[in-house]
Amino acid sequence: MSIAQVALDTPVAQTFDYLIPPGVTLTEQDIGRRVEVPFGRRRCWGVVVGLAERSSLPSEQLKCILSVDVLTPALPRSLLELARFAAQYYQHPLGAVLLGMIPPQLRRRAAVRGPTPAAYALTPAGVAAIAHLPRHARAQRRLAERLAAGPVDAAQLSELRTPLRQWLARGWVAPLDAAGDAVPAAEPAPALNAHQAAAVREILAAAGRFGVWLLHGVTGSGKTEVYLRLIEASLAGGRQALVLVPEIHLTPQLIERFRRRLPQARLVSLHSGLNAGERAAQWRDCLTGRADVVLGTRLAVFAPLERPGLIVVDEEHDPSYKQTEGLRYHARDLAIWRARQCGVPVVLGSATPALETWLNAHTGRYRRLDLPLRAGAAVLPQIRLIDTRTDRPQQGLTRGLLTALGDTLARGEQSLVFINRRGYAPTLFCNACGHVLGCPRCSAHLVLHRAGGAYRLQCHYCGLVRPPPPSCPECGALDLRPSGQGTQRLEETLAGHFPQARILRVDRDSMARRGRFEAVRAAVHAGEVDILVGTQILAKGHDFPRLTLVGVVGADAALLAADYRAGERLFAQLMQVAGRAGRAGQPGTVLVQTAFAAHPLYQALVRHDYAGWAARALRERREAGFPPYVRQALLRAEARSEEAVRAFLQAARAAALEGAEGVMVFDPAPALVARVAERARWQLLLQSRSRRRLQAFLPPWLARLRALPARGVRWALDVDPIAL
DNA sequence: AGCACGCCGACT
DNA sequence: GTCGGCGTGCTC
Repeated sequence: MSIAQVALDTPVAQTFDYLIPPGVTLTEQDIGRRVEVPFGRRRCWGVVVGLAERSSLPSEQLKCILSVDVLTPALPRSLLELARFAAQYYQHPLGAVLLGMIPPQLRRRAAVRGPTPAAYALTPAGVAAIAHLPRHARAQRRLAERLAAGPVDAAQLSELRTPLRQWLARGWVAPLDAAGDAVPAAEPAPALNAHQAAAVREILAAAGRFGVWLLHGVTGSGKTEVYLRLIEASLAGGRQALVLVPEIHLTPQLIERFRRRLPQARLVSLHSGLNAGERAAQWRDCLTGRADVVLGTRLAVFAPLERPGLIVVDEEHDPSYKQTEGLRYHARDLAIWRARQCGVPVVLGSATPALETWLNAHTGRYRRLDLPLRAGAAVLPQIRLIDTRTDRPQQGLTRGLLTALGDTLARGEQSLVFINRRGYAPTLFCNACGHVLGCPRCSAHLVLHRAGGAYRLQCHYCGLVRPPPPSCPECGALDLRPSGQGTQRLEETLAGHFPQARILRVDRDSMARRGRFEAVRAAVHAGEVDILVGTQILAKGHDFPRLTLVGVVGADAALLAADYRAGERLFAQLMQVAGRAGRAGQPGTVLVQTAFAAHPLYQALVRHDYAGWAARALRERREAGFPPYVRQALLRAEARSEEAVRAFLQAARAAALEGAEGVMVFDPAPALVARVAERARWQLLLQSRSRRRLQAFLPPWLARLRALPARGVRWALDVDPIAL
């Protein structure tokens, strides 16, 4: 073989042929290896995806490979196949897909670093030193506390955001030999209830072969314990396990739990919160086979594993599994594809499965396993609705919710007030003329934020920040007022009602600094917080044992949203946040403020009736001809001028109408936010009852789109969009 | 994506 | 007369 086909990180959907220089031998084993090549005027790192005797180009037009990265093992063949599938399914260039799977640090240069130590432990000097840490050195004290409990593995350290490097330099901490004898004894596995045992039994009975199981269980029903048993079995068989979670903040506590239960396993976490070095190191540990269990967010679905034995997608319904730019993949769907290709079981866990998943479970494509009970003594929280038409909210809070908060406070228990709006107030408006302050660059309202004592207006789409004007820009009146509630304003109002309470706000703004979330978790666990106010960051998977009351404010907004998936998201979110209430033997209460108490969504919620709600939602989807009964692709386009985008999409539509058999082509429509940062955004929806038909239609259509005059239009195709 | 080439406005 | 704006086109 004298020609190597190399995938490069370009938007061009082809591979490039290179000559293999004399003295270099590449065999089938080297497919998947990284090579450096000359490309135009620059040098790039790419991946060998094939070898050939000859090229379709004359050899004088071919250049030579410059170097081969022999330090990094070749990417597993199965990963190359996954890349090929994703490239074809999502209509994205193979090179971009493949290089996108590699950590940024390794995308542009040769490998240099060796493997990271498996774990670190305190040295005798360290043991002496941690006794005298100053009170204010909080990060160091956290690290000390962790290390005092036993060795800490590399994955956890990166989660803890610790001053490890300094400690290594001071000789307080040393790498523990991989064979380390200081490995702690495994925490005993709790007994399974009958449903958990049945679930484990059924999946294990498949003997490691492909199958999709939907593990349908409410919060606290013990899904994680089922995962752990399956992971143990996979490890015992010498295979690796891949576990996907929807959110970065969930990885530390899960890693910790896995470490306690599987102390002999090498755990690796992969997510975008890691710095470049950490991420490259963890990725290398996957590739070299050092990792036994990989836990991560959606990007971990591309972890380079040679011998996977199990894939778990926790909270499989979560929208964060869908990537919304670049390669717009859905990690759950790719996880299923990967499991099929590797011939291993995949377990989808959720209390509120995606309707796609629920339908597949009904038609028998997936097997459903129910965990109807809460594990241990915990019972389901009681969900009640507070009718805001009779109990009128003051500053967003009803009497009913305030009373419950006061009672909970008096009992010394914790509460959570959930509102999915960050900032102080969603809008600032003129009380004289009704004008609402909008972003000058976007078709969106400016959101009022509070920074220290001062107010700022902020655009959540383009990032614009400006001080609030002294008077109305429309009529000049000096009567601008905040309207509606955000986390900051709610925090302020609650502080007014409960001056003695310790209130903590948790949203994207307050969690900006790395490691903040771990501190919040610790504070809540230590009982240093009485009332949490927060957005959906707080809704997911966290176990707060002293929390017995959850209040939900402003949920109705989602009910009125234009997006047909808004209901599905709201139901999942409310069930999830409800799951925060009352886990450890204490019954929990959930109070939802709403003006639509009779709405079927809320009625189903009160009964904890996911199945009933899902059946109804699926019926509506079928009648309306929406997913999961049809497949969609959305062409998103944006440009400086609206005319240019519309003209482009009209041309795209015209091109689509020819040969669009079985594919419905809608009219171009403005995006939900029609202008962002001075750019007009429009979209064109395509739909088909058959995934195969849509897939066959897309490549030739895209080829024609690429030939269209661009005229400053940026566009991208979103296959299986989850938000229109 | 980069990085070229390529034609039209305000500057030492 | 040049510096530089970003439109179009190519990269084995």
